[in-house]
Amino acid sequence: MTETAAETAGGRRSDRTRAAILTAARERFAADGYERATIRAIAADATIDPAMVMRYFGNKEKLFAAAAEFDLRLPDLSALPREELGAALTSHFLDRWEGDESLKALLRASVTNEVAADRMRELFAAQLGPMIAKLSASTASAASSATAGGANTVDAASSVDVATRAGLVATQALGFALCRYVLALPPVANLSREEAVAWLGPTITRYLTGTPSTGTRQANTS
Amino acid sequence: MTETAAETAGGRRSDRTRAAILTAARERFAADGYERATIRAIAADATIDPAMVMRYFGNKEKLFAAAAEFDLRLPDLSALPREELGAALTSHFLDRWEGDESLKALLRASVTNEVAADRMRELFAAQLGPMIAKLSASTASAASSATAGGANTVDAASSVDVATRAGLVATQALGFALCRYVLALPPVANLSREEAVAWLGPTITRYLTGTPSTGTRQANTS
DNA sequence: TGGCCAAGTCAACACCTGTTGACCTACGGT
DNA sequence: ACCGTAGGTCAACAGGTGTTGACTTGGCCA
Repeated sequence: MTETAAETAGGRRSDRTRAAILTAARERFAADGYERATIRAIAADATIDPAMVMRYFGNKEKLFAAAAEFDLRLPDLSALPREELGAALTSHFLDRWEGDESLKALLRASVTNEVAADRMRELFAAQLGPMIAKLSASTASAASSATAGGANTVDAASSVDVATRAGLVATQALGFALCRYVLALPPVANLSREEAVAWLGPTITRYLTGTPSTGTRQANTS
Repeated sequence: MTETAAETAGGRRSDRTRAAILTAARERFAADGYERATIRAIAADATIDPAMVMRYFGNKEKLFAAAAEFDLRLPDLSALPREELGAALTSHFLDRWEGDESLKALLRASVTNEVAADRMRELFAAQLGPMIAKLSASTASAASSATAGGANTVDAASSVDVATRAGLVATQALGFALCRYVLALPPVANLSREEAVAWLGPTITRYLTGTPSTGTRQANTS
């Protein structure tokens, strides 16, 4: 705590144990959730003393905060045609889920830990939201009409709140991750990557750019 | 033995405390998850002694099993037109989520507790699966009016595994519940009931009866 | 060489957990 | 009256938790 060193020298002893703690913490938090992942178990995984965890991270909550730091690394999708947005984003989500245990740790913990839930909320508000805003901004240039109160025009897509779209995407993305990686619901866990993208893609596309169905009118969603 | 009959008014003394324990347990499990919901806290809520919980339910796991017993009470949707299936099922899910805390308890616990996860898996396999099976059986006979354009193959729907459909519905249903009731993601929590049904309805409908995005243009070169 | 300080060890604290067993109390049947 | 028993209370156990503080090691610089 005394030195938040700026030197990125690879060999420092403390940096290696610090990294070992973080790796072990991510695995434990991802596998067990916040309360069942004990500092003692994490320390044992990293083959260090539990007191070291306190020395480096202060307390359990700060350890989790450090272990669950996460960036969705959302790509720029504004060049893609509309109907491929969902598939591309779904594919990206699958990459992020399978490439980094932090997200699984964050999901498991956010169900019972308020700090983790806060971070989850912020993740979608601060990262997914802006991406969607940029997306609809680039597609709105085609219509280029004033954003006045007329709700049921051709521009109906942009009349939906960006945050709402982000929230809807979150419901499908987190729900899929929950069923596939946490609950391991067999039919969802057994889905191939291509099947998953094929099923979720249109859903995500609609949440990103579409409109809700207005009553019984909905005829075709393709 | 004789206790099954006379429990409407007043009832046996033990039945009342038993019910009080179950109610308190459901609330605590729903609010805190499995590990943070302590027997002592549940007993305090029910204003009884912690030892009573053990007397009536044996141990914490059995208490949870009793508190999280749940029936989705899925309605018979086979009379509805295809495109309204999703909205009807979504509406029913909202009712169940908001009318009984058991589901919230089950969701929160299933993320960290294996017994709860098992029950969650069984819930969708044993209750939602059969309902979809009945659904696709009835529509296969009735929906032979091939005038509705746009579909490529009439039998394409039934070629998808029923369990897969149930799993997909689970991803959206649980994801929505997670975001709305557990994480309280603002844009999702603030959705009105009608908005929620309008957004989720088409998604659920497609998972119930539709096909993955093979019908539309496939830009996937894998 | 000698000292210094980061890095690591060890044992303990205070608290909370599920769970247990011994004890008390009300009360209906005989 | 008696007493058996269902229902309830109480204090404690054994183990696990996050966290702390005093202590020891190891390697670098003057």
